[in-house]
Amino acid sequence: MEKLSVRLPDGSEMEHDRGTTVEEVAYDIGSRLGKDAVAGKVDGREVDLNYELEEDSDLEIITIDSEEGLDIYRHTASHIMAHAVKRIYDDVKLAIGPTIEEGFYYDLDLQESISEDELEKIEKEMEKINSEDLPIKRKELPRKEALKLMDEKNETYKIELIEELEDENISLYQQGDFIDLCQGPHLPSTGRLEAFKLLSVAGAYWRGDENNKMLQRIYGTAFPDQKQLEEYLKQRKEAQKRDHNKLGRKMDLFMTDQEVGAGLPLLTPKGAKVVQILQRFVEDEEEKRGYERTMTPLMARRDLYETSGHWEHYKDDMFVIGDEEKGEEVLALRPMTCPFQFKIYNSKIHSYRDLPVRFAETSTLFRNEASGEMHGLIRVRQFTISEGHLIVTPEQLEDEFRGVLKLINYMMETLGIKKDIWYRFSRWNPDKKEKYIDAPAAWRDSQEKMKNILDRLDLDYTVADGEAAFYGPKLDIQFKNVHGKEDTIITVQMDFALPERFDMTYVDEDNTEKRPYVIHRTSVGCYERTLAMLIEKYAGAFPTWLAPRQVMVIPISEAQYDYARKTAGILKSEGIRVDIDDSDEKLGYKIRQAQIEQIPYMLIVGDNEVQAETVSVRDRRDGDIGEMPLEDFKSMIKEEIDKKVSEIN
RNA sequence: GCUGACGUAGCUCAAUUGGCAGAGCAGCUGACUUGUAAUCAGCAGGCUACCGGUUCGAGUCCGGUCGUCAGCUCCA
Repeated sequence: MEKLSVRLPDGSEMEHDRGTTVEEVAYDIGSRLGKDAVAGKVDGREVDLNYELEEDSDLEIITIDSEEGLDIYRHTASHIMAHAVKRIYDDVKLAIGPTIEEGFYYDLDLQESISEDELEKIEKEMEKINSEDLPIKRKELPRKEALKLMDEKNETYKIELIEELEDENISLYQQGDFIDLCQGPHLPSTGRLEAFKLLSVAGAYWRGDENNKMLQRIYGTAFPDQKQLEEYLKQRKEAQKRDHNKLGRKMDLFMTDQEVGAGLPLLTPKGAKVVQILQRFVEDEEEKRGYERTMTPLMARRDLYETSGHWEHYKDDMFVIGDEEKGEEVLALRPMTCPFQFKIYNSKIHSYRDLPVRFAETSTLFRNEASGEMHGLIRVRQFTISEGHLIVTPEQLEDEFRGVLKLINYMMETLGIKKDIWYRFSRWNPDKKEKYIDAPAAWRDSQEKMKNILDRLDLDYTVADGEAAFYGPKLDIQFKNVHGKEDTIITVQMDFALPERFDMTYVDEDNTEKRPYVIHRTSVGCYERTLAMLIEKYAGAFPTWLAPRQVMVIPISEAQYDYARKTAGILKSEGIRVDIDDSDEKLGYKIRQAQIEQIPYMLIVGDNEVQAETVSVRDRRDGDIGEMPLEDFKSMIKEEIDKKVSEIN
């Protein structure tokens, strides 16, 4: 038998017979590795475990505990799911079935609509396919034959996909009578899947385009073993308990009302308090950093939006008032603050010495979101944002951009969310002409400028094409809600277009008029969304400085009411948000109420405390932390509030 | 806007094939005066989201509207 040499990632070399499979090599290295192997990488190319080595090569074994390995494993799960659906329903056409961060999905086109109750049935069929342990085989067919095969199977979506591939040979994977277009690699047989679960069904447009047919998407996940799957499901359930949309209502932070309308949350006193604290903090901080405050109208004539380009690129998202056909004046509620602050800038002639001009406004905006898009406090039709615009000379652009980022980072650190966010560089999509101002050269130039700044800042960021504002590229700060859905919380935008449209100028040293740059930015983004994020981050247990109620004084009986009032009065005079629970209940009950409300501190006062002029302090997390003089408690909580301590103990 | 699920007391949820709308918590009243996560008793609470239809009879079946949830599209 002819031999060949296999070089492993650690540099060592092994000798094997020609035709040895990747899996055999893995077992030869170690039985544990053989068991954990899901695929291999031969000379950097991913291959199946049953791939036969034909020549000397570099080999890496991909194991289930790597991200790559889990991905391959889940991809096989998605094939098994599609196979099961094909067995159960008639006329199923396959679209795409990729893996995602926490599992996989498959988009399918079928007449019948699959309801969530039917997932169990599909799971059962998957189990059957699993126990049949069908071998999964890779096949390569010439384009023509692959197209012919898919045509015979009436897989119109696959045909579309193959037609876009440039490869001579098309790779397919087959298990039993199920065959799918796929790059692979895959597990060697359907029996290798250990633990999986289908999670939900939803509609999804073919190729993500709303003009295309809506397909049925089934979401599922798979894990190397049952224990890990159960752990994941448990975590998922736990995370959903933090859902701001449930918790925020339960904790009486906000409400909605059918008669008021969708996407129009009402902040109740406690929620409004948190937002007020945030706003004051942001406004004070902006002032310290050289921002000037404006207050501008919530609506304007159509003409203003025609100048800004909103009328052309953003009209569908605006609330327009007044019917032109009836000869009425046409106004629109503002979706952004920029045009208004630009008007203020333009009301004067500016010297280069005036720049940078930094305008800030706690600004309420209106956007006519489509009906299915509203979500709790995260996606609403009216929101208030820590808006700001910096008008700068080209030379100042980078420094000011850095200054904005510094402010933003300070905000995120203070809110304790620095570790929960990531940066996204959002660029335009040249193909979507209607979405963006048509100025390709300016787009490329400003994106280049932004990229250079980001790279010089050594910022770790992802890139998203088609996520820019209509007037310029953005640096978005993203977070994930409890459902794993990504949203923008803060944004910094570079604008080359609106200074032009508004003919904004400054007079430079050489006495010529020049065009400034504009940076649009938010400090914490919109307060509603920020509140939602904080609810989920802290599971309702806000840091003391943000807590709508910071202290609850709990007298044990009526005998201590006077002392309780005195205690509360002293704290209140220090600006601490304190209440007394003088309900006719037992101590345990009152503590429970305060615990549920996540009030940071409970001060229990009985006869002992009255005698000693002390309070017994109960921390919402650590429980009873002992008796202390009121003065001591006062300075302790004041320090915590002043330092805006946000860490979870 | 699209796909699917859903809407019963303030909240969480029951109500058999269409046959008298019910419980716990919260609320109110009273008793209890309490030492670190739920004291007991009584009372009250409803045009079953809204509008229309089928039926002797609709919370339940059908149609529409509004709203909610998950996803898609869109987005701060």
